[in-house]
Amino acid sequence: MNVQPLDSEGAPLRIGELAKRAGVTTRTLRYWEEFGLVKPTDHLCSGERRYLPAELERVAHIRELQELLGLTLAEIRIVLESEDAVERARSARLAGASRTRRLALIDDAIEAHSRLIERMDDRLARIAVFRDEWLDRGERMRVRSAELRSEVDAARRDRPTVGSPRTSRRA
Amino acid sequence: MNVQPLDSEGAPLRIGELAKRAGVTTRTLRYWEEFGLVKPTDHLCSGERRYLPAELERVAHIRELQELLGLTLAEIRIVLESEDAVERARSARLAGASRTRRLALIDDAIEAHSRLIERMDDRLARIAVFRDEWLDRGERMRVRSAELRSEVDAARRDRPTVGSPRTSRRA
DNA sequence: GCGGTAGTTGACGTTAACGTCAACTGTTCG
DNA sequence: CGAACAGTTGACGTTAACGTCAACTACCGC
Repeated sequence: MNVQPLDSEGAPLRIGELAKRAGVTTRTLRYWEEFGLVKPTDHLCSGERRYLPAELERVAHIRELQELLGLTLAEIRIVLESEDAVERARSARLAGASRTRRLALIDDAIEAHSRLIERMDDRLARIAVFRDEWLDRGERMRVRSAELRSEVDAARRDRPTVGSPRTSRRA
Repeated sequence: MNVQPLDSEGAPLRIGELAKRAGVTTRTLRYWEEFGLVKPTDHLCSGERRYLPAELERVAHIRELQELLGLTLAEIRIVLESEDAVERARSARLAGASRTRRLALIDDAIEAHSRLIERMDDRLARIAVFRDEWLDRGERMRVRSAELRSEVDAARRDRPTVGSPRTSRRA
């Protein structure tokens, strides 16, 4: 969530760094990797994971899909896969895949993409409705509060409060 | 979610009815009750739960808080409690509570209420941002798709496709 | 060369929010 | 009157998404 840019150079990140900057734990990153959501650019000979700084966005992205849209990791994987389709189409071109094949890849991505947009729109609409209902609940409460407050004030004027130090008690 | 009005009279509902109409399971209702989120108007002598039809809205309400805002049941309880404060203030009046006390109840409710609104607004804003980013991702994909498609078509015109029956092969 | 820090895998623990099942009770209907 | 059906409590099972811990390795500064 709290993605700090700090140094946006291409220096590969260790898992701890990535985790800290992305605001997740290392455990989460490994879990997500196991799940196929993120992938270190290389497992060093020592077995150590290294990540491109670009992964930072991806991680934040995943969290948004999770928290904002309430997607499960499995659903997120699908989204990401279709998202990657564009990238795959690009590398497919380099690999010499037919235009028709690349087109299919991209169209799939577009398909999945618009389903996601629909989901967002649905959420937006429903939250908005919900919010509006609540706004006028709040309005009614505020009105009632004001009424009561004026009643209280009136009563206070009739029989002045005892708690005030200015109200001399020794008459 | 799919709250059917059907008969909105005051006939008390059995748990199965309420569950079906609110689109939840009976288990969920009992669980929520255990949690203090819903409460049957009376446990019949037989131990059977009866609900006012009004509970239907409450149940739907809870689901919205859960799914749309991602609140936990514990958080929802807090929200509901403060929401009930208005109702409690009303009955407090009947019970002869002081206006000051009732005012405090309502103001608490207003407080909690505006925190909830903030949360909704935050969500709305973040989803909206997210959505917009994705809209132009989609735009770029669509452009790329169109490019590819025209390339494919061009190629098809150069070397007509074999699959079409109309394309006479005997030249 | 050694303590401290950061990384690895593997295994088991945890929490929320229910699902499921068993054993029992009460109502209704042919 | 008996089977079907809806309800009850209580207990245990389940799933997702991690947390936590152990045992081990690798580098780094002194």
